[in-house]
Order: sequence, then C-alpha cells, then structure tokens
Amino acid sequence: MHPVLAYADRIVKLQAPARDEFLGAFVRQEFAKGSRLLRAGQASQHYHFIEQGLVKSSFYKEDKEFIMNFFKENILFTEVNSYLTSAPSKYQLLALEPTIVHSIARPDIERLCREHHAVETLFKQLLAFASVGMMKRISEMLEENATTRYQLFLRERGPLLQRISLGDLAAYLGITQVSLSRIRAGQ
Amino acid sequence: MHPVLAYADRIVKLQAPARDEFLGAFVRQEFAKGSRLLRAGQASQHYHFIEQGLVKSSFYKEDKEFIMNFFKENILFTEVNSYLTSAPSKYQLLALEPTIVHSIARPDIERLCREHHAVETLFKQLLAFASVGMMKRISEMLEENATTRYQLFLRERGPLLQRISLGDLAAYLGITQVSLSRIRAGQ
DNA sequence: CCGGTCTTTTAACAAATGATAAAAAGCTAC
DNA sequence: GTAGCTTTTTATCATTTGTTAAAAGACCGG
Repeated sequence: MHPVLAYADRIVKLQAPARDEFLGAFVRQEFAKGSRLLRAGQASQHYHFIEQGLVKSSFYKEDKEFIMNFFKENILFTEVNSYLTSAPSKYQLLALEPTIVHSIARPDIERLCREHHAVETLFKQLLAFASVGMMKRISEMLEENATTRYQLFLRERGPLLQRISLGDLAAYLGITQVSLSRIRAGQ
Repeated sequence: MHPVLAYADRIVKLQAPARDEFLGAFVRQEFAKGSRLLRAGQASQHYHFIEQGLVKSSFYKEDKEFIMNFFKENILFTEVNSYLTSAPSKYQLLALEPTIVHSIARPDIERLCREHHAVETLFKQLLAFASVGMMKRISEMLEENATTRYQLFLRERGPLLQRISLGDLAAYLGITQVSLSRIRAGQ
C-alpha cells in the first residue's frame, strides 16, 4: 500500500472513491539535502507527506535561526498559518537529509474535503494532532528551563538527535548553540 | 440570533437541520468569578462558548501557576489534549469574571460532525485557528525576550490587560510577577 | 472609615542564559 | 592523509531573569 494511504488509514478509513482521488492528488518529489520544499516569503499551498528523510521548519530573526519543528518519515503536515491565509510564509521548509516527499495542493484538498466527508475528518485530525503537540511545546517552554527541555527532547525524540546538528537542536529549544553545549557538558 | 450561531456562521454557514441540532446541543451555564468550568484532573469533554466574561486555562507546577490562554467573549474552545484523549486534564478552566458559558458535550459534537459535514468543517476551522495562534505563540517565545513579549501582548491584546492581574499576565508570558513589574518599570 | 487581604512595586543578590572569541574535534574533497 | 571547512566545546564576561523580602498601593467587607 502507498505510504500516504497507510498513514491516512490509521487516522480515518477512506473508502473506494475518496481513497483513489485522495491518493491521485499527490505528487512525488525528491529533495536533496539542503534544498527547500518551501522558501520563506512563498505562500504554503500544499500539505506534504514525508516518505523518507527529514525536514526542518525554521525562520530567521536578524541572522538568528529558530526552528518551529522537525518532520521525519511518516507525517503529513503543512505550515498552517500561510496555508490558511495564503500569506507569504515566515518559515522555510528545508531538507536536512535526502528526502522523498508526496505533496497535495490546496485546491485538491479543498475539493476532496468538500466532496468526501472522510477526507475532511482526516484533515481535522491532523490539525488536532498539531494542536496537541504545540500545546505541549508551549507548556514546556513556560514551565521548564533549558536543561529540562533538552532532557525532555532526549527522552521523547531521542533518535532524532542522531540526525540533526546541535545547532539546530538549540534553535528548536530556543537557546544558543553555546548554551546547549554548556548544558550537555553538565553545567 | 443566538450568539453561538452568530459566531459559527462567520466560520461556516449551517443549514436548517444541522443548525438547529447544533444549537440545541448547547447548555447554558453561569460561573461566578473564581469558579471552575473544568478542574485539573478531570477530563475535558466539552467545547465551551463564552457569551460573556473571561476564563483562564492554567496549570500548576510545584505551586507555580502557568497560563496557557485567556478566553473572552465570543470564542468556542476546549482543552484539546484532554478532549481528544479523554485523559485527565493538566489544565483547569477558571472564570476570572462572572461568566456566561454555552457548552456542548463530546458525544453531541461527534454525532453532529458525523451527520453534518458542515459541523465537521466548523470544528476543523476551530482547530486551524487554534494551531495558528499557538504557532505564533511558540514563535514569539523562541525569538523574543520577555520585554518584547510584554509589548506584543499590549499591542495585540491590550484591552485584556484591564481585565487580568499582572500576576496572571506574567504566568502567561512565562516570567515571574516580579520580573514583569521590573519590565513595566522600564528596566 | 478602618482593618485585613491581595496585588504591585522596589531592592538586593543569585542563577541562568547570551555574546564573543578561541580552541578542539569532526567531516569532506581532493 | 591532509587542507580546509563546519560543528562543537571551552572560557570569560555581560545581560536577563529568578528568588526572597519588604514596602507601598489597591480593594473589600463590616
């Protein structure tokens, strides 16, 4: 089964016509390490499914980079603000590894959501998952210091650490790379 | 028109049968200042619409309170993690003012989402709005220091400041009340 | 209008994190 | 294998934020 369908099926079962139209709307693309699925300033008008590889969503503020999230294999996501408003995205999507992506464009999503209730349910669930994850992130940023946030990242997304730089992890945690190095040294 | 419907209509037009069933599922309640719509430890199994008043969503970590959000008139919301998982909520919902709330229970929402595509679209949009707001919050917590976050709050939610304590604002910004007072003093 | 309570400010010191620079370690291409 | 580049660590000092305590101010009920 196509990996996009396997993923979707665990959220909501798509039946025959919706299923085929949904899958048919995806376009496969490969991105080299360092290349961009989305440039900052472009409008995000797709959802992306990562079949293989790793992508970061990040933005710059005066030369400093901050990372909103890492997306690895088996996730269907978008930059939701730009997707909803069609405004230029503050964020870029950059492949941290050679990455195979299946993308579906907004007009197709909107049509499929309109015509197939189950597709709408699927995208509702994606937003629900995103909300839960972001609420957890905000909660941690409020209550935990950088050391604890680093330890939580290790505990919950430990395997990712082998695939990202410590600079990127620091940009995700909201601290400097030097500060993260100090934390790792154990004081 | 009932305020819940007026609110929903600006997101998606509900037609005759869905419209009435939707409205009929809400229960009106009044909460005194200081009383709780949800206690920490209970499962959040409703969406709440605030007709009038103000509610904070907060949690405690070792005596320290942190505030996830403030909800004022004309918003339909829930504590989404507990709502989705049925797990006990880490958060309480507490009325900061005398508050009139219309609540709809999860079984009703699920039934209406199943039977009426438009209701599903409505709740999808609510999740999308929540996601956009939380992504903005995370972004600000990453890139801005406490002084700037305070100024942004003033700029974007200034009127709220008249209705909440500085202690609660500090708990929302993720700093101590003393630190916020120092920021307000201008250094 | 008074006493008590809660909120906010001020102050002094401590701890966490940032900024900068330099050294060390790791990686890659030839 | 080595030169050159990038990443990570280490060190020092500056800035921001936290902690604690006390004083000042605001609010409320009798």
